[in-house]
Amino acid sequence: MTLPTPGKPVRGSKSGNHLMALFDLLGRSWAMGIIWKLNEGPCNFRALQERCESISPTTLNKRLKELTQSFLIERTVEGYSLTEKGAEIFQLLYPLETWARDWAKEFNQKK
Amino acid sequence: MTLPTPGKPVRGSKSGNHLMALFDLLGRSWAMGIIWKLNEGPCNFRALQERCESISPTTLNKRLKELTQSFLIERTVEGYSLTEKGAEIFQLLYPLETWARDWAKEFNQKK
DNA sequence: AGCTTTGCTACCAAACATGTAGCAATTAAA
DNA sequence: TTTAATTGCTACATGTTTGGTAGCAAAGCT
Repeated sequence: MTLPTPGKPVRGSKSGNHLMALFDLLGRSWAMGIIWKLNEGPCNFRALQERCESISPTTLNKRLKELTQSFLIERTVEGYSLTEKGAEIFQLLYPLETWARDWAKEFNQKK
Repeated sequence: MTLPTPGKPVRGSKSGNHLMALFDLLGRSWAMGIIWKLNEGPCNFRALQERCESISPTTLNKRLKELTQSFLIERTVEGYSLTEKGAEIFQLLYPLETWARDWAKEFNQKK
C-alpha cells in the first residue's frame, strides 16, 4: 500500500503535484464512496461495511488506513468519522450528486 | 472493460445508483487527471499523453473510450475535447485544487 | 517511393481489488 | 464467571486493472 502524499511521486505524477496526489487518493476504489457514506455520521467498521453495500473488509480496511493517514478520517469513541478536512472535501464532492442525476438522463435518452 | 453506467450495477454498488456509477467512473486511474488536462484545450492522443506525464497508452486509450461513452469527452477536428457535460464536471472538480494546496500543508506540518 | 507522425494494440509483469473464511479481542448475557 | 455474540480486522486464493515497452498500420509530408 503506497499512500499518495502531496510532494512525493504518486501514481500518475512524478512531480508529486498535490492535486494529482489527491486524485490518486480519491481515485481508488471506494475512497469517495466511503467519504460519502461517512458523512451520514460516524460509525464502526461493520456498520460502515453495510452502508457500503458491497465493499470487502480488505478494501475497506485499506481505504480507512489511507484516509486516516491523509487526515480525512479519524477514530473517535463513536467509531470512524470524518475530520474537519474530510467534511470539507465532502462539501466539495456534494454537488456531484445533482450533476450525476442529470448525467444519468443522458444515458436513458441516447441509449 | 466494464463501463460504469448509472442504473446498472457498478463496481461499488449493486443498485447502480448514479452517484456510485460516477464515483466508479472517476475513480479509475487517471480519469480525473485526463479531465483536468483536457480542460487546457483539445488535443490529440500523443499530446495528451505528454500532458499526463506518465500515463501509459493502454490506460489512456481505455479511459478515453470510457469517458467518451459517458458523454464527457468527444472527438473533434482538434482532437479529444471535453463535451459540455465534461466541462461542467471540470467546474465541479476545480475547487479541489485550492483545497489540495491547503491539504498539502498538513502533511508538512504533521509529518 | 520513402520518412514521420499519429493512434493505437499486443504482450507481459506488477499492483490492486474481491470474496470467503475465520480468528483474537472486547462486550454482553446467563 | 463461563458462554455467546459482536467487532475489527487478517490470510489466502483468485481475478481484474494498471503500467511499461515494443511496434505496427494508416495517414500525411517531402
